[in-house]
Amino acid sequence: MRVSREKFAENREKILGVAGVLFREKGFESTGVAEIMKAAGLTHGGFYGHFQSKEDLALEVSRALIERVKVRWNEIIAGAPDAPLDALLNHYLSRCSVDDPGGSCVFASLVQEVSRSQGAVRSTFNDGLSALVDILSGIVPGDSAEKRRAKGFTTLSAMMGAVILARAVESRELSDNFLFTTRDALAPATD
Amino acid sequence: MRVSREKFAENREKILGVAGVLFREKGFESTGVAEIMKAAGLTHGGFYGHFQSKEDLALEVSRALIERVKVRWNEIIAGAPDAPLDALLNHYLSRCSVDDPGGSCVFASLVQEVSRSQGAVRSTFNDGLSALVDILSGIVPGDSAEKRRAKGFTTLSAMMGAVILARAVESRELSDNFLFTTRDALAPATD
DNA sequence: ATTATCTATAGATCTATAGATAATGC
DNA sequence: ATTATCTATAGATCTATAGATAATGC
Repeated sequence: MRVSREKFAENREKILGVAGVLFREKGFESTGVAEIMKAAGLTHGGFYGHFQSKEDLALEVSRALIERVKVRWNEIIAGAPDAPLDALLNHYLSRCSVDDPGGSCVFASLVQEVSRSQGAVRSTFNDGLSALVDILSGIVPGDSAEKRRAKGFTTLSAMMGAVILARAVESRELSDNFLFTTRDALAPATD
Repeated sequence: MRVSREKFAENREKILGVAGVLFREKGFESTGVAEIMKAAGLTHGGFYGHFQSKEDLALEVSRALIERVKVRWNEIIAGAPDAPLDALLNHYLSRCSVDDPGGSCVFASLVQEVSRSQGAVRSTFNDGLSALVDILSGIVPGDSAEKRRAKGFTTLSAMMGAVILARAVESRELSDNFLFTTRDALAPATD
Protein backbone atom coordinates (compact mmCIF):
# COMPACT_ATOMS: atom_id res chain seq x y z
CA MET A 1 0.00 0.00 0.00
CA ARG A 2 2.53 2.53 -1.08
CA VAL A 3 1.60 6.19 -0.97
CA SER A 4 2.63 9.23 -3.02
CA ARG A 5 5.54 11.43 -2.01
CA GLU A 6 3.08 14.17 -1.12
CA LYS A 7 1.07 11.82 1.07
CA PHE A 8 4.28 10.61 2.68
CA ALA A 9 5.16 14.17 3.74
CA GLU A 10 1.59 14.64 4.94
CA ASN A 11 1.82 11.49 7.05
CA ARG A 12 5.04 12.73 8.60
CA GLU A 13 3.37 15.99 9.61
CA LYS A 14 0.43 14.05 10.98
CA ILE A 15 2.76 11.96 13.16
CA LEU A 16 4.51 15.10 14.42
CA GLY A 17 1.15 16.71 15.16
CA VAL A 18 -0.44 13.87 17.13
CA ALA A 19 2.84 13.17 18.93
CA GLY A 20 2.98 16.82 20.00
CA VAL A 21 -0.46 16.55 21.55
CA LEU A 22 0.06 13.13 23.14
CA PHE A 23 3.50 13.96 24.54
CA ARG A 24 2.15 17.11 26.17
CA GLU A 25 -0.90 15.29 27.53
CA LYS A 26 0.78 12.13 28.82
CA GLY A 27 4.53 12.76 28.87
CA PHE A 28 7.21 11.35 26.58
CA GLU A 29 7.64 8.11 28.41
CA SER A 30 3.98 7.24 28.82
CA THR A 31 3.27 7.71 25.13
CA GLY A 32 4.13 4.68 23.00
CA VAL A 33 5.10 4.62 19.34
CA ALA A 34 2.19 2.30 18.58
CA GLU A 35 -0.23 4.72 20.24
CA ILE A 36 1.12 7.65 18.24
CA MET A 37 0.85 5.77 14.95
CA LYS A 38 -2.66 4.60 15.76
CA ALA A 39 -3.68 8.20 16.48
CA ALA A 40 -2.10 9.18 13.15
CA GLY A 41 -4.12 6.49 11.37
CA LEU A 42 -1.04 4.44 10.44
CA THR A 43 0.46 1.15 11.57
CA HIS A 44 3.08 0.72 14.23
CA GLY A 45 5.90 -0.52 12.00
CA GLY A 46 5.55 2.33 9.53
CA PHE A 47 6.94 4.71 12.13
CA TYR A 48 10.54 3.78 11.43
CA GLY A 49 10.27 4.88 7.83
CA HIS A 50 9.71 8.41 9.11
CA PHE A 51 11.93 8.61 12.19
CA GLN A 52 15.07 6.79 13.30
CA SER A 53 13.80 6.33 16.83
CA LYS A 54 11.29 7.56 19.37
CA GLU A 55 14.00 9.83 20.78
CA ASP A 56 14.48 11.31 17.32
CA LEU A 57 10.76 12.08 17.16
CA ALA A 58 10.82 13.56 20.66
CA LEU A 59 13.59 15.93 19.57
CA GLU A 60 11.79 17.09 16.43
CA VAL A 61 8.54 17.56 18.33
CA SER A 62 10.35 19.49 21.09
CA ARG A 63 12.01 21.81 18.59
CA ALA A 64 8.75 22.51 16.79
CA LEU A 65 6.74 23.11 19.98
CA ILE A 66 9.36 25.38 21.51
CA GLU A 67 9.57 27.38 18.30
CA ARG A 68 5.81 27.67 18.38
CA VAL A 69 5.84 29.11 21.91
CA LYS A 70 8.42 31.72 20.92
CA VAL A 71 6.53 32.70 17.77
CA ARG A 72 3.25 32.91 19.66
CA TRP A 73 4.72 35.06 22.41
CA ASN A 74 6.24 37.43 19.88
CA GLU A 75 2.94 37.67 18.00
CA ILE A 76 1.06 38.53 21.17
CA ILE A 77 3.64 41.16 22.08
CA ALA A 78 3.58 42.67 18.59
CA GLY A 79 -0.22 42.72 18.71
CA ALA A 80 -0.38 44.77 21.91
CA PRO A 81 2.32 47.45 21.73
CA ASP A 82 0.72 49.46 24.55
CA ALA A 83 0.61 46.66 27.13
CA PRO A 84 2.57 43.68 25.83
CA LEU A 85 3.18 42.11 29.27
CA ASP A 86 -0.51 42.28 30.19
CA ALA A 87 -1.43 40.67 26.89
CA LEU A 88 1.09 37.88 27.37
CA LEU A 89 0.02 37.21 30.95
CA ASN A 90 -3.63 37.11 29.97
CA HIS A 91 -2.78 34.55 27.33
CA TYR A 92 -0.47 32.38 29.40
CA LEU A 93 -2.23 32.50 32.76
CA SER A 94 -5.63 31.45 31.47
CA ARG A 95 -7.94 28.52 31.98
CA CYS A 96 -7.25 27.52 28.35
CA SER A 97 -3.60 26.95 29.21
CA VAL A 98 -4.48 24.91 32.25
CA ASP A 99 -7.32 22.86 30.79
CA ASP A 100 -5.72 21.99 27.46
CA PRO A 101 -2.18 20.76 28.14
CA GLY A 102 -2.13 19.00 24.76
CA GLY A 103 -2.44 22.33 22.98
CA SER A 104 -0.47 24.58 25.30
CA CYS A 105 3.06 25.47 26.35
CA VAL A 106 5.38 22.47 26.06
CA PHE A 107 7.38 23.59 29.10
CA ALA A 108 4.36 23.65 31.37
CA SER A 109 3.81 19.97 30.50
CA LEU A 110 7.25 18.49 30.16
CA VAL A 111 9.99 20.44 31.97
CA GLN A 112 10.24 18.08 34.90
CA GLU A 113 10.49 14.96 32.76
CA VAL A 114 13.09 16.61 30.52
CA SER A 115 15.07 17.87 33.53
CA ARG A 116 15.69 14.27 34.50
CA SER A 117 17.09 13.44 31.06
CA GLN A 118 20.24 14.35 29.23
CA GLY A 119 20.94 14.88 25.57
CA ALA A 120 19.55 16.85 22.69
CA VAL A 121 16.00 17.25 24.00
CA ARG A 122 17.23 18.72 27.24
CA SER A 123 19.56 21.13 25.43
CA THR A 124 16.69 22.24 23.24
CA PHE A 125 14.55 22.91 26.32
CA ASN A 126 17.45 24.80 27.91
CA ASP A 127 17.82 27.08 24.90
CA GLY A 128 14.08 27.58 24.72
CA LEU A 129 13.85 28.67 28.35
CA SER A 130 16.73 31.07 27.85
CA ALA A 131 14.95 32.56 24.83
CA LEU A 132 11.74 33.06 26.85
CA VAL A 133 13.68 34.92 29.54
CA ASP A 134 15.07 37.19 26.81
CA ILE A 135 11.61 37.88 25.42
CA LEU A 136 10.25 38.71 28.87
CA SER A 137 13.22 40.93 29.70
CA GLY A 138 12.25 43.06 26.72
CA ILE A 139 8.72 43.81 27.95
CA VAL A 140 8.87 43.95 31.75
CA PRO A 141 9.15 47.32 33.49
CA GLY A 142 12.39 48.24 35.26
CA ASP A 143 14.87 51.07 35.74
CA SER A 144 17.89 49.34 34.24
CA ALA A 145 18.64 46.56 31.77
CA GLU A 146 19.99 44.54 34.68
CA LYS A 147 16.79 44.89 36.68
CA ARG A 148 14.68 44.05 33.65
CA ARG A 149 16.71 40.91 33.04
CA ALA A 150 16.26 39.86 36.68
CA LYS A 151 12.55 40.48 36.28
CA GLY A 152 12.60 38.23 33.19
CA PHE A 153 13.73 35.32 35.34
CA THR A 154 11.27 35.96 38.17
CA THR A 155 8.39 36.48 35.75
CA LEU A 156 9.03 33.22 33.91
CA SER A 157 9.36 31.32 37.19
CA ALA A 158 6.07 32.70 38.47
CA MET A 159 4.21 32.11 35.19
CA MET A 160 5.41 28.53 34.83
CA GLY A 161 4.89 27.73 38.50
CA ALA A 162 1.36 29.08 38.46
CA VAL A 163 0.27 27.01 35.44
CA ILE A 164 1.95 23.86 36.77
CA LEU A 165 0.30 24.21 40.18
CA ALA A 166 -3.05 25.23 38.68
CA ARG A 167 -2.94 21.89 36.85
CA ALA A 168 -1.92 19.94 39.91
CA VAL A 169 -4.79 20.88 42.20
CA GLU A 170 -8.18 19.28 41.84
CA SER A 171 -10.65 22.05 42.56
CA ARG A 172 -11.42 24.82 40.13
CA GLU A 173 -11.23 27.35 42.95
CA LEU A 174 -7.69 26.50 44.01
CA SER A 175 -6.65 26.29 40.38
CA ASP A 176 -8.07 29.74 39.62
CA ASN A 177 -6.29 31.14 42.65
CA PHE A 178 -2.87 30.06 41.41
CA LEU A 179 -3.59 31.45 37.95
CA PHE A 180 -5.16 34.79 38.70
CA THR A 181 -3.31 35.88 41.84
CA THR A 182 -0.10 35.37 39.87
CA ARG A 183 -1.47 37.21 36.86
CA ASP A 184 -2.51 40.16 39.00
CA ALA A 185 0.76 40.19 40.91
CA LEU A 186 2.87 40.22 37.74
CA ALA A 187 0.84 42.89 35.95
CA PRO A 188 0.15 45.58 38.54
CA ALA A 189 -1.08 49.00 37.44
CA THR A 190 2.07 50.49 38.92
CA ASP A 191 5.36 48.72 39.34
CA MET B 1 15.66 -16.96 55.11
CA ARG B 2 13.01 -15.64 57.38
CA VAL B 3 13.73 -12.53 59.39
CA SER B 4 12.58 -11.28 62.78
CA ARG B 5 9.53 -9.07 63.18
CA GLU B 6 11.81 -6.18 64.07
CA LYS B 7 13.93 -6.71 60.96
CA PHE B 8 10.76 -6.93 58.87
CA ALA B 9 9.68 -3.48 60.05
CA GLU B 10 13.20 -2.21 59.40
CA ASN B 11 13.10 -3.58 55.85
CA ARG B 12 9.80 -1.84 55.24
CA GLU B 13 11.26 1.50 56.34
CA LYS B 14 14.28 0.86 54.14
CA ILE B 15 12.03 0.26 51.11
CA LEU B 16 10.09 3.46 51.85
CA GLY B 17 13.34 5.38 52.21
CA VAL B 18 15.05 4.29 49.01
CA ALA B 19 11.78 4.57 47.08
CA GLY B 20 11.43 8.16 48.29
CA VAL B 21 14.84 9.01 46.91
CA LEU B 22 14.50 7.09 43.65
CA PHE B 23 10.98 8.38 42.93
CA ARG B 24 12.13 11.98 43.42
CA GLU B 25 15.24 11.43 41.30
CA LYS B 26 13.72 9.49 38.42
CA GLY B 27 9.95 9.85 38.68
CA PHE B 28 7.39 7.23 39.70
CA GLU B 29 7.12 5.60 36.33
CA SER B 30 10.82 5.33 35.56
CA THR B 31 11.54 3.63 38.86
CA GLY B 32 10.90 -0.10 38.85
CA VAL B 33 9.99 -2.31 41.80
CA ALA B 34 13.04 -4.48 41.13
CA GLU B 35 15.31 -1.43 41.22
CA ILE B 36 13.82 -0.25 44.51
CA MET B 37 14.24 -3.65 46.12
CA LYS B 38 17.80 -3.95 44.86
CA ALA B 39 18.62 -0.55 46.36
CA ALA B 40 17.05 -1.73 49.62
CA GLY B 41 19.22 -4.86 49.55
CA LEU B 42 16.28 -7.22 49.08
CA THR B 43 14.96 -9.35 46.27
CA HIS B 44 12.32 -8.32 43.79
CA GLY B 45 9.62 -10.77 44.85
CA GLY B 46 9.85 -9.83 48.51
CA PHE B 47 8.29 -6.47 47.72
CA TYR B 48 4.75 -7.84 47.70
CA GLY B 49 5.02 -8.98 51.28
CA HIS B 50 5.38 -5.32 52.26
CA PHE B 51 3.08 -3.52 49.82
CA GLN B 52 0.04 -4.54 47.82
CA SER B 53 1.26 -2.83 44.68
CA LYS B 54 3.65 -0.23 43.36
CA GLU B 55 0.80 2.29 43.46
CA ASP B 56 0.29 1.48 47.14
CA LEU B 57 3.98 2.21 47.77
CA ALA B 58 3.77 5.44 45.77
CA LEU B 59 0.90 6.60 47.95
CA GLU B 60 2.68 5.85 51.23
CA VAL B 61 5.87 7.51 50.00
CA SER B 62 3.91 10.55 48.82
CA ARG B 63 2.16 10.93 52.17
CA ALA B 64 5.41 10.66 54.10
CA LEU B 65 7.32 13.08 51.87
CA ILE B 66 4.55 15.68 51.88
CA GLU B 67 4.28 15.45 55.64
CA ARG B 68 8.03 15.94 55.82
CA VAL B 69 7.85 19.14 53.74
CA LYS B 70 5.15 20.58 56.00
CA VAL B 71 7.03 19.67 59.17
CA ARG B 72 10.27 21.10 57.80
CA TRP B 73 8.64 24.36 56.75
CA ASN B 74 7.04 24.76 60.16
CA GLU B 75 10.36 24.06 61.89
CA ILE B 76 12.13 26.69 59.81
CA ILE B 77 9.40 29.21 60.53
CA ALA B 78 9.43 28.44 64.25
CA GLY B 79 13.23 28.76 64.25
CA ALA B 80 13.23 32.29 62.79
CA PRO B 81 10.38 34.23 64.42
CA ASP B 82 11.81 37.58 63.28
CA ALA B 83 12.05 36.76 59.57
CA PRO B 84 10.26 33.48 58.89
CA LEU B 85 9.69 34.15 55.19
CA ASP B 86 13.33 35.00 54.58
CA ALA B 87 14.41 31.84 56.38
CA LEU B 88 12.04 29.70 54.36
CA LEU B 89 13.07 31.26 51.04
CA ASN B 90 16.76 30.80 51.85
CA HIS B 91 16.09 27.17 52.54
CA TYR B 92 13.86 26.46 49.56
CA LEU B 93 15.55 28.57 46.91
CA SER B 94 19.02 27.15 47.42
CA ARG B 95 21.47 25.16 45.34
CA CYS B 96 20.91 22.25 47.74
CA SER B 97 17.28 22.07 46.66
CA VAL B 98 18.23 22.19 43.01
CA ASP B 99 21.20 19.83 43.07
CA ASP B 100 19.70 17.13 45.29
CA PRO B 101 16.22 16.32 43.99
CA GLY B 102 16.34 12.92 45.72
CA GLY B 103 16.50 14.66 49.08
CA SER B 104 14.35 17.72 48.45
CA CYS B 105 10.76 18.86 48.04
CA VAL B 106 8.62 16.11 46.52
CA PHE B 107 6.50 18.66 44.64
CA ALA B 108 9.49 20.17 42.85
CA SER B 109 10.24 16.69 41.47
CA LEU B 110 6.90 15.09 40.85
CA VAL B 111 4.02 17.59 40.45
CA GLN B 112 3.84 17.32 36.69
CA GLU B 113 3.80 13.53 36.65
CA VAL B 114 1.17 13.46 39.39
CA SER B 115 -0.94 16.10 37.61
CA ARG B 116 -1.39 13.68 34.73
CA SER B 117 -2.66 10.96 37.05
CA GLN B 118 -5.84 10.49 39.02
CA GLY B 119 -6.50 8.79 42.30
CA ALA B 120 -5.16 8.82 45.83
CA VAL B 121 -1.66 10.09 45.04
CA ARG B 122 -3.03 13.08 43.21
CA SER B 123 -5.46 13.89 46.03
CA THR B 124 -2.61 13.70 48.51
CA PHE B 125 -0.58 16.13 46.41
CA ASN B 126 -3.60 18.41 46.14
CA ASP B 127 -4.04 18.55 49.91
CA GLY B 128 -0.33 19.06 50.41
CA LEU B 129 -0.23 22.05 48.06
CA SER B 130 -3.23 23.56 49.79
CA ALA B 131 -1.47 23.16 53.15
CA LEU B 132 1.66 24.89 51.84
CA VAL B 133 -0.43 27.85 50.67
CA ASP B 134 -1.88 28.07 54.18
CA ILE B 135 1.57 28.02 55.77
CA LEU B 136 2.82 30.75 53.44
CA SER B 137 -0.29 32.87 53.97
CA GLY B 138 0.63 32.97 57.65
CA ILE B 139 4.09 34.46 57.14
CA VAL B 140 3.87 36.75 54.09
CA PRO B 141 3.37 40.48 54.60
CA GLY B 142 0.06 42.08 53.62
CA ASP B 143 -2.58 44.53 54.79
CA SER B 144 -5.48 42.09 54.99
CA ALA B 145 -6.03 38.37 55.39
CA GLU B 146 -7.32 38.32 51.83
CA LYS B 147 -4.16 39.94 50.46
CA ARG B 148 -1.96 37.62 52.48
CA ARG B 149 -3.81 34.60 51.17
CA ALA B 150 -3.38 35.84 47.59
CA LYS B 151 0.31 36.31 48.35
CA GLY B 152 0.44 32.72 49.58
CA PHE B 153 -0.59 31.51 46.13
CA THR B 154 1.81 33.77 44.22
CA THR B 155 4.69 32.98 46.55
CA LEU B 156 4.25 29.23 46.20
CA SER B 157 3.97 29.53 42.39
CA ALA B 158 7.16 31.55 42.19
CA MET B 159 9.11 29.29 44.57
CA MET B 160 8.10 26.11 42.81
CA GLY B 161 8.59 27.58 39.34
CA ALA B 162 12.06 28.84 40.21
CA VAL B 163 13.31 25.49 41.52
CA ILE B 164 11.78 23.57 38.61
CA LEU B 165 13.35 25.91 36.03
CA ALA B 166 16.67 26.06 37.90
CA ARG B 167 16.77 22.27 37.49
CA ALA B 168 15.81 22.37 33.85
CA VAL B 169 18.58 24.62 32.55
CA GLU B 170 22.07 23.28 31.99
CA SER B 171 24.37 26.11 33.01
CA ARG B 172 25.02 27.01 36.61
CA GLU B 173 24.66 30.68 35.74
CA LEU B 174 21.14 30.40 34.34
CA SER B 175 20.17 28.09 37.18
CA ASP B 176 21.42 30.55 39.80
CA ASN B 177 19.52 33.35 38.10
CA PHE B 178 16.19 31.55 38.44
CA LEU B 179 16.88 30.75 42.08
CA PHE B 180 18.24 33.99 43.39
CA THR B 181 16.29 36.59 41.42
CA THR B 182 13.17 34.87 42.69
CA ARG B 183 14.47 34.73 46.25
CA ASP B 184 15.32 38.43 46.20
CA ALA B 185 12.02 39.37 44.59
CA LEU B 186 9.96 37.46 47.17
CA ALA B 187 11.88 38.73 50.20
CA PRO B 188 12.32 42.45 49.66
CA ALA B 189 13.42 44.68 52.54
CA THR B 190 10.18 46.59 52.14
CA ASP B 191 6.97 45.20 50.79
C1' DA C 1 12.36 -0.63 -10.05
C1' DT C 2 11.66 2.01 -6.19
C1' DT C 3 9.70 2.82 -1.85
C1' DA C 4 5.95 3.73 1.78
C1' DT C 5 3.31 0.93 4.48
C1' DC C 6 1.84 -3.33 6.71
C1' DT C 7 2.26 -7.83 9.25
C1' DA C 8 4.66 -10.40 12.40
C1' DT C 9 7.95 -10.92 15.74
C1' DA C 10 12.42 -10.52 18.36
C1' DG C 11 14.28 -8.94 22.53
C1' DA C 12 14.05 -6.28 26.48
C1' DT C 13 11.57 -4.38 29.79
C1' DC C 14 7.93 -4.26 33.84
C1' DT C 15 4.35 -5.63 37.50
C1' DA C 16 2.67 -9.29 39.96
C1' DT C 17 2.26 -14.11 41.58
C1' DA C 18 3.19 -19.03 42.85
C1' DG C 19 5.74 -22.15 45.25
C1' DA C 20 10.09 -23.27 47.76
C1' DT C 21 13.17 -22.19 51.55
C1' DA C 22 14.52 -21.35 56.12
C1' DA C 23 14.45 -18.75 60.44
C1' DT C 24 11.37 -17.06 64.12
C1' DG C 25 8.44 -17.62 68.08
C1' DC C 26 4.71 -20.15 70.25
C1' DA D 1 3.47 -23.90 62.70
C1' DT D 2 3.98 -19.47 61.07
C1' DT D 3 5.85 -16.19 58.03
C1' DA D 4 9.49 -13.16 55.65
C1' DT D 5 12.24 -13.77 51.88
C1' DC D 6 13.91 -15.89 47.62
C1' DT D 7 13.69 -18.13 42.94
C1' DA D 8 11.38 -18.55 38.84
C1' DT D 9 8.08 -17.22 35.76
C1' DA D 10 3.54 -15.66 33.76
C1' DG D 11 1.53 -12.09 31.23
C1' DA D 12 1.55 -7.61 29.54
C1' DT D 13 3.90 -4.02 27.97
C1' DC D 14 7.41 -1.41 24.76
C1' DT D 15 10.99 -0.23 21.03
C1' DA D 16 12.83 -1.70 16.96
C1' DT D 17 13.47 -4.69 12.91
C1' DA D 18 12.80 -8.02 8.98
C1' DG D 19 10.38 -9.34 5.18
C1' DA D 20 6.04 -9.06 2.44
C1' DT D 21 2.82 -6.18 -0.08
C1' DA D 22 1.34 -2.94 -3.36
C1' DA D 23 1.17 1.68 -5.41
C1' DT D 24 4.12 5.33 -7.43
C1' DG D 25 7.00 7.28 -10.92
C1' DC D 26 10.86 6.61 -14.05
